[in-house]
Amino acid sequence: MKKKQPRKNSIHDIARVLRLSPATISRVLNNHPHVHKATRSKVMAMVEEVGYKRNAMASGLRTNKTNTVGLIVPRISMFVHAEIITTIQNELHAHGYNLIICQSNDSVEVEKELTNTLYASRVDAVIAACTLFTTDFSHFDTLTQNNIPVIFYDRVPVKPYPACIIKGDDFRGGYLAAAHLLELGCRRIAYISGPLNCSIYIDRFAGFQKAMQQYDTPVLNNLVFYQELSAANARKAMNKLFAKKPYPDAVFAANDVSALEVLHFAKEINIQVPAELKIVGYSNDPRSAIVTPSMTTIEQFPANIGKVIVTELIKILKKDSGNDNKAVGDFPQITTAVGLIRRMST
Amino acid sequence: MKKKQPRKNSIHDIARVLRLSPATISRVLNNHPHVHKATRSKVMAMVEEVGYKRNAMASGLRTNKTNTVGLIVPRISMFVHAEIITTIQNELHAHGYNLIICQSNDSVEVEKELTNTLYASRVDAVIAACTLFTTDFSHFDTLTQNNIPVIFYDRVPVKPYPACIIKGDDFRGGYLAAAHLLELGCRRIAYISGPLNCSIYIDRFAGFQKAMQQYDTPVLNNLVFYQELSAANARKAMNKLFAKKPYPDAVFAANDVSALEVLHFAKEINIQVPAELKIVGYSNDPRSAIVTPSMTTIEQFPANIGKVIVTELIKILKKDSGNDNKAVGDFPQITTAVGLIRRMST
DNA sequence: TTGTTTTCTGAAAACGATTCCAGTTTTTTT
DNA sequence: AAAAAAACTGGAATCGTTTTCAGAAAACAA
Repeated sequence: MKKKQPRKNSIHDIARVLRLSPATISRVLNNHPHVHKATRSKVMAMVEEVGYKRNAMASGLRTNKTNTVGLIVPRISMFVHAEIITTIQNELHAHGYNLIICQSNDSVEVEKELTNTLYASRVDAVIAACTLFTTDFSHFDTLTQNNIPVIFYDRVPVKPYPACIIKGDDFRGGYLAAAHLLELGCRRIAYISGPLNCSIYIDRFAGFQKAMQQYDTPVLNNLVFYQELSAANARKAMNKLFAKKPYPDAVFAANDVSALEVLHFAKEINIQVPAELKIVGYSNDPRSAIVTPSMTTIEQFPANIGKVIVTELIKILKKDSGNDNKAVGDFPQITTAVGLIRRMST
Repeated sequence: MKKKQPRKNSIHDIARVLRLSPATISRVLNNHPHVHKATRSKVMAMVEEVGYKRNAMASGLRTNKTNTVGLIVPRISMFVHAEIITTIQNELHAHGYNLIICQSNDSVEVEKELTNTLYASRVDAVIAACTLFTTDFSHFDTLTQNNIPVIFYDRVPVKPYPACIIKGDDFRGGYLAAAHLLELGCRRIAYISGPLNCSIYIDRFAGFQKAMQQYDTPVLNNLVFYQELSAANARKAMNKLFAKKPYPDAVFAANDVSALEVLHFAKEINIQVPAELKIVGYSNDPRSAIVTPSMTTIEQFPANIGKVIVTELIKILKKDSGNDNKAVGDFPQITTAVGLIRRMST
C-alpha cells in the first residue's frame, strides 16, 4: 500500500544511485554508441526498476522536437473524419509519432486558439481540416513562419497558402453524382450545396455544372440551395421544392445528412423513391447504407486520404528543411480519388 | 514574402529589446501584481508586435503544470464517445484546460503506450474509457502513483482502483430494456451481450436477469450470447436463433450495431418487426432512429456524462491534494442516469 | 616500455519560463 | 526632513534532458 516511488525520478536520481553522470544515463536512454555494455545494462536495469519515464517537456525543450503531430478537425463525430483520423493515427504511430486530436467544433475562434495551443506545445507538424467558415487562414501563419509544417485536407485554403494541400476530388464527385442522375433520365435535378466560400462546395458545384452542361441541361436557380448542410436546412429546401409543381425528379445533396433528410421528407409526403424522386448524397455515411431505400452516395475513401496525408507528412518531416526558402508553389497539392456507390435511391 | 520573425522569440529576446529583465516579462505575462502600469503596457505591446507565444514546454517544466488533460478512448467514431468527448472538451475549455484526445483502437497494447505518452508529457489529469479487453489496470499506476489523477468512465475497473469512476447505470439499462419487452408480453427474449469481463456488460446482464426474474421468466442459456459486439457476430447469433423453432419473440442487444444487424437479418428472412419479433438496442446511435422500423434503445445521455466527468475532474484539480494519503474508498464513484427510448421496433 | 588510437565517461552549458530573494525606487507617514 | 512602508525590478537558481568538449581509461601498436 504505502509503496511509493521516490519523490523525484529524473536521470539525475538514477545517476546518483549508480554513481554515474546524468550524461551517461541519457546516452543509454537514447541508444548512443560508445557506452560500455556493462554500464548500459546496469542503467537499463535501474531504469526498469524505478520505472523511470522520460519527461517529454525537458527533452522537447532541449531538442526542439516533440515527436508529436497536432490534428485540428471540425468534429470528430463526422464519419469520414473519424475514419481519416484513425488511419492517420495508426500510420503516424508506425513512424514513431504521437497524435494530438483537437476539435474546432466548426468555430473559427476555437480553431485559432487550437493553432496557438499546438504551437505553444511545439508540435512537429499540424494537420488541419478547417471549419466551414474559415476564409482567412492567417492564424496558421504562426506555425508556418516558425517552421512547423502544416498540411491541410478536406476543407482547404482557396487562395494560395504555403502548405501542403490534400483534398478529395470534389469536382469529380459532383460530376459523377450529376452524370449518374442525368444518365437515368432526370432533367429537373435539385442541388443542395454547402456555402460557396468553402473549397469543397465550390468544386462539387463546378462538377455538377459540368455534367449538366454536357447533357445540355440548364441549372435552374430555384433548384439550387447554398446553405449550411443541416437536416433542418435540407427540410426547408424540400418545403420550397415541393411547394408547387413541377416537382424535381432528383435531388443531389452535398452531404449525407441532408440527403437523409430529403429521403425522410419524401417518405412523409408519399413521394416514391426512386420512382418519382431519385436521391444522391455525399460521403458514404454509414447511415446511408441502412436506410430504406438505401442511398446512392459518393465514396471518398477516407482510409486512403489518411494514408496519403501521412505519407506526405513523413516526407516533409524527413527532409526537415522546414518551410524555409520555399515559395508557395513548392508545396505539393494532391487530389485523392472518389467514386459513386449506387444504391436503391436511384 | 521574406518577412521573417526573428529566429528566436523568447522572453529573453523581448527583455533585451525593452531593456528589462526576463523576470518582468514573465510577470506581465502571468498577470502578477506589482508591475508598473507603464511597463506592463510597454511589454504587452511588444509581445503583440513580435507575436510572442509562450513555450509550453519550458513553462510546464518549471511549474510542473500543463493545463492539459489527456483522454483515452477506444474509438472516437462511436457516437456516444464522440458526444461525451465534445462535451468534455467544451467544459474543460471553459475552465482553461486543453484536451488531448487519444484512441486506443480497442488495443490494450496501444492503451498502455498512451498512458506512458500522456505521463511523459505530464498532463494534469487523465480521463479514460478502457478497451473491452482491459482487465489489468496496472498500466495506470504510473499515473496514480505520480499524483496524476485518473478518471475512468464507461468501461471501468471491476476491482477497486484508486481513481474516480463514472459510469452509466448499466444495471438499470439492462433492466429497463428487459422489463419493457416483458411488459409487452414477450417471454422468449434473446440477449446478445458483450463479453462478461467488462464492467458494462456485467451490469447490463444483471439488470436483464433481474427483470426476467421479476416476471418469473427463466433466462435460457441458448438464448444468451456473450461475444464481441460486431455486426458479424450478431448475424451468427441470429443464424443460431432462427435455425429452428421455437423462434424468440424478442432480441435485446447490448449495443445498437448488433441490434441493427438483428433488424437487418429479420427483414431478410421476412420476420415482421415488431409483430413477430421485437428488438431493443443500447446507446441510441443516430442510426437507430432512421432505420425502418426505428429502433427502441437505451439512451445514455452522453452530454450529461461528459458534464459529470468534468465537474468531478475540476473538483479534484482544484483541491490539488493529488492521490496522496487516499485510500481506495476515498474516490467517488458516480452513476449517471439512463432511459428507455421507445420506437417502432417494439 | 612508451606512444598512439580508440572507448568510454563526466562537467557544464544550454533550452525558455518562473520565482525567491534582494535591492532600488517611489510613496506615505511621522 | 527623516523614517518607514510600499511598489517595482533584476539576478540567479531551478525544472530535467541533451550534447559538446575534453579528460581518463583501456586497447593497441611499435
